[in-house]
Amino acid sequence: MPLKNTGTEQHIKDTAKRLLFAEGKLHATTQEIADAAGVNRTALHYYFRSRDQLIAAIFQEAMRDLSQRLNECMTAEQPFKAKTENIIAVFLKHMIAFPYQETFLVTEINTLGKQLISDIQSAPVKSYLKEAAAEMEKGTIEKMDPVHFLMNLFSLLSYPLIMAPLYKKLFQVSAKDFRELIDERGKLIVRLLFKNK
Amino acid sequence: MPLKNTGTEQHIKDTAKRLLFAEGKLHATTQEIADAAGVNRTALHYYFRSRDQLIAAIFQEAMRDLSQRLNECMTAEQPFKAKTENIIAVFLKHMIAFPYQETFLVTEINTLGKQLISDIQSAPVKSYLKEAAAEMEKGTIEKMDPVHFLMNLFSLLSYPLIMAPLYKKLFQVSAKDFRELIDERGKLIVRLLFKNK
DNA sequence: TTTTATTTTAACATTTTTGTCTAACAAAAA
DNA sequence: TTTTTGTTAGACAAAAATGTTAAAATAAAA
Repeated sequence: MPLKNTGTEQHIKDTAKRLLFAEGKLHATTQEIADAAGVNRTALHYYFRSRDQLIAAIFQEAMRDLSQRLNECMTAEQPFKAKTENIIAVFLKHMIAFPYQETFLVTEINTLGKQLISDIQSAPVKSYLKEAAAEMEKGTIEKMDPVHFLMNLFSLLSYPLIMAPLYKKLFQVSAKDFRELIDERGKLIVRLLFKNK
Repeated sequence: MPLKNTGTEQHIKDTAKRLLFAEGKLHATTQEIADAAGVNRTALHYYFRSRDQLIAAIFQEAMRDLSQRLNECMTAEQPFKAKTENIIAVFLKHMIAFPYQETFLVTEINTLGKQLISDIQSAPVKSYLKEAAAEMEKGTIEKMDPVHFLMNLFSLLSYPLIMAPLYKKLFQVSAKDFRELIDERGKLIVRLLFKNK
């Protein structure tokens, strides 16, 4: 299927991502996506044949994207702490823009099946985990299964952004104040994960 | 609308919760819910009039439930650390059973609007936050905005469970090993949040 | 047992969402 | 300019999901 590619195909995907990942509209219809993208709904079918295939395409792009971001951060030639600070900065920025991306991935992973997860490379993660283990030997971070360290890192980064609408109510914090809290978290997470002595 | 109440109404809600909160099937149809509950789809309409009202009922129950769990834990007459350990135990247990409950709440909060959040009481949370602030003065926990402390707590508890399907792939961990990791987290989180000297 | 109220079911109707087909349109190639 | 190729739009069709009605089944009350 040859395409002239005026950018419409990518534009549709980007719009869908905005709706799904940024606005959290996890059951967006093809009509809503088309409207948001400013195209006729038929265009979706022209480029993707079906809604499912559009979703699958977005899923794969998001996976590739995530995997790539991980790889770049984790294989950088940097000391461990600086590397981790970079991971925090990069992922925090991305999570602020697209807080629901990981939620989407998880909820679709069951239905879309595991065949689409081939894109994910675990080698860079493994090497990062090894570095973390070495740091634990050195004593700069608490001893634990390195997988815990990484889960802690991502949890502290992601969860508050996903839960923002709920937390604003629960803690009675304004949108502005909440945003300030989020901005503080980068440094806070580093302090928490590394022995600050 | 008088009801004989053979338990069917609650049974439907419980089944829907299992599907939505435990299995993460966030777009379950009325048919799927009815099938899972072993009742005719019409029963859903008899008890709840419409799908939206069923969802709203579940939403409210989940909110009430969450609020109540928070209240009980946070207003208990206990020293701060013990209280926090109890929160971890209680919420970890609940999250293992219903990892997607909070995700559901957040994604529905936008569509269902803010009118349904009246159930939530912020007083107990506020008093817990005050206790946390006092502990920071005493030096048993790191100094920070107490809201951060609470967000850290919930993040470390919830996120790994939500992301389980993704993390198993990313870290190449079997379901059994992952379950073991989760079981370790309770103690780990306490060590991380409290100055362990 | 008959009556009554409540619950469950099957059949049907409506709405929403998705998918298809064909024609119009635009741009580049012949 | 005609032809070819690629893209967009409108009308229509099909499928999926939701909602309604009326009748059957069940259990309690008279």
